[in-house]
Amino acid sequence: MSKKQEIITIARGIIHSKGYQATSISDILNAASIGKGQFYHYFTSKYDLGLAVVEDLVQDLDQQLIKEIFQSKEEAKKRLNKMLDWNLASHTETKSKLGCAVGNLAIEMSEHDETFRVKIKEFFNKWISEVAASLTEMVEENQLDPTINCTKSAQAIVAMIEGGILLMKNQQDIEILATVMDIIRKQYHLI
Amino acid sequence: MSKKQEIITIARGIIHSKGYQATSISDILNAASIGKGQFYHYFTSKYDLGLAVVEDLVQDLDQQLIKEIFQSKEEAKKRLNKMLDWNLASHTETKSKLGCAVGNLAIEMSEHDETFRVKIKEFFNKWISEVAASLTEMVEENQLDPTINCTKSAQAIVAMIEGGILLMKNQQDIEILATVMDIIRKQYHLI
Amino acid sequence: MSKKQEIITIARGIIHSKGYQATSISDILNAASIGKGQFYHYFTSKYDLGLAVVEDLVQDLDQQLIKEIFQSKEEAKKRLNKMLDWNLASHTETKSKLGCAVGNLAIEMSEHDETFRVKIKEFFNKWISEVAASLTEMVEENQLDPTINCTKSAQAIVAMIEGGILLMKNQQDIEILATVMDIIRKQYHLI
Amino acid sequence: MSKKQEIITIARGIIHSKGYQATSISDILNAASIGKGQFYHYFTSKYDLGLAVVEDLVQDLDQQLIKEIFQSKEEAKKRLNKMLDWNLASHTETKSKLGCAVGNLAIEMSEHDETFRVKIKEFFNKWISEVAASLTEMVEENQLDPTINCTKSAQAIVAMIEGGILLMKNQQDIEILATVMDIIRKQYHLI
DNA sequence: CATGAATGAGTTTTCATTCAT
DNA sequence: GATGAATGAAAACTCATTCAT
Repeated sequence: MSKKQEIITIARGIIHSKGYQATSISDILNAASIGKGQFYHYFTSKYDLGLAVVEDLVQDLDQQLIKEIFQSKEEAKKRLNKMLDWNLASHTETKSKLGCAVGNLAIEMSEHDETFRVKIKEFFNKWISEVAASLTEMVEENQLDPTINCTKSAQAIVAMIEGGILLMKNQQDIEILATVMDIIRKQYHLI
Repeated sequence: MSKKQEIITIARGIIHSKGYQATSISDILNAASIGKGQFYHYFTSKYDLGLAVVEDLVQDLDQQLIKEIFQSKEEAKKRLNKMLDWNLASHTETKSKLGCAVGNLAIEMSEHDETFRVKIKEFFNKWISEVAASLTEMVEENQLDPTINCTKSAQAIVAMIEGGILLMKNQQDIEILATVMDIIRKQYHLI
Repeated sequence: MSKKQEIITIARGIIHSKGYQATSISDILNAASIGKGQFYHYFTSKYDLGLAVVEDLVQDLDQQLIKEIFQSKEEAKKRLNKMLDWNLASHTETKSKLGCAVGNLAIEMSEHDETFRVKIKEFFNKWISEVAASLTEMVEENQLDPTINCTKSAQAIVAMIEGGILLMKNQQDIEILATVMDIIRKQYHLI
Repeated sequence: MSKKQEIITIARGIIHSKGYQATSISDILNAASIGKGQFYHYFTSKYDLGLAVVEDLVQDLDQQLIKEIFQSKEEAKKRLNKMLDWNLASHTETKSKLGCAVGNLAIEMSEHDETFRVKIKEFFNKWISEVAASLTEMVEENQLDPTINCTKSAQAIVAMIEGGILLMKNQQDIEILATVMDIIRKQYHLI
């Protein structure tokens, strides 16, 4: 892993935990054991690093969520189930405090900065459209009521997950996310 | 309105828009046209103001959402519909950027500070339990499938709303929240 | 006791403990349970209060040390002994931390402000000259070696007491002052 | 000299003159012609600097007073005389206003802060014990009355010097310190 | 590439003082 | 006389960024 990538990875962890604005360059320097010069060699500014972090994050999610889960050869129902499992698994007991890395940034940065906002928006759009595609597939396979609006339902599912993570973070209790996942599974016949 | 309340109200607006940490005392001073000394005459610290803001916010929501909507004499179905209407109305086109005042703070502060976290948690708990009570009432009146778990469903509803607001904020599009509300109405026979 | 005197007395205690500069008007207002308006009714400024405090202090010492001890009808030897006793008694175990009220101000303010400096200087001069007079009397009564220089010895005695209090304050141990007093008594045949 | 040491040295001078609390970071910044950032690059806080200043001060005194004078090969009488000379020389006419750097801090900080207090206390203890050792040596060499208590006398000598400096500072007159030194020399047969 | 010294604008906070009531 | 709201200068401290080495 290149030094630059190493810095991004470390910064991602800190930003996930403290938020972008509350994370100082020094926090990153200390955690990465590097000097100022090296940081500014790789990044032109804190903002530049922030963007790199979102890109790295979105790319990771793209790989794990979109490519490995949604674009796998599994059938739609299984894909949706895996997506829920993966989401739940991302928030283990110890990390339940941190919340969703993208969701946090969505809230912190959306009004603050267009570039951040759009990058995050694109990820959510991809996620929603993959969920919608899977739902459509389920409808086609007669596993789901054909009168539902798949796109809208996909938005609702992603909203529920993000809202569930928000509540989980606030209550410091992973149970609430599991509950939300259960409800989704029941409502969309994923069991 | 007392000067202190005036400062809180102004600060609430700014914090809703920029977040607690990104809001500087100077932002508030300028918006309220007061001097530093006056601010510290009413509040011992920025943190003290932050707490006052959350309390004010939670109290307002308690009045508007819990007391005026849930504890009104309307029947359960109507109450839930009103709650959804009220939520949607809170995010007009112009304010769609800001997101949920409590939700934003939940994400920004939950890991950072216990006092903030607990105050917000208590509000969410109240909200969820009122939704659960309304759902129970609907079940009793045979308006809803009796096999559903009302508490869990209430959590899912609140999660969906908060998640919907999060997506709306990120997409800068109020439509997504309206969509989520529709789905809730359909799923819980509120139409 | 007038309100003004009450404020002075309270301020004296706080200044003795924290020093003049480190004492804030608020400290005094809180301790005296009065408002800003009342304070500025009696004093034109913090400096004005400071001066009043030194004057009050010096006047008290003048009464207790100069008038009641040195200008009593006792014989010189007894007067000097009483002076030492009184000094020691002023620094009980609990107050050994505070040091000498005048000495502290002498160090804190002498370079800072001429008015303070001169007021304190006058007190020390009075003290020294009274000690000198007592020593002279002892010499005349053949209780002391006639070759000593009474004025210089008086300076040395006051220096020893003030230095002893300084060390006592720093060591937080009243013993050291008692030791110094003993030495003085032996050196000047006061036992 | 390193920049850090340079800042300490400059700060020592200012603190000697104004006291720790009355010295502002800006005072130091201006005197040293550096920016805030640089200051906080070397010190974590004003307190941190304060501690560094006391340590630097105590170390200097340790070198000049303890090592170079008391631990020299001279005989006891000469050592004590040198100590008095050195003390007097430290307070030239121009600097007579400032008083004793350690003594000032002893009075300003002893009640305020334990760490300062203890560092200063240790210096005074060292000084006292060296004086005591020298007196003991003089007693052994029959230059001094064997019935005196050397430790107590050492305390008295240091007290006299510190008290003399206090009076000198307050009277703005170096003469008084010279007088005190004379008295010490006579009392302990140092002439 | 890398270090960390240096800059300076901005942040939170304190506090003596004034002023309207 | 008395209250405490209001002012504003200055304090301690933070932090992104630049620059000499």
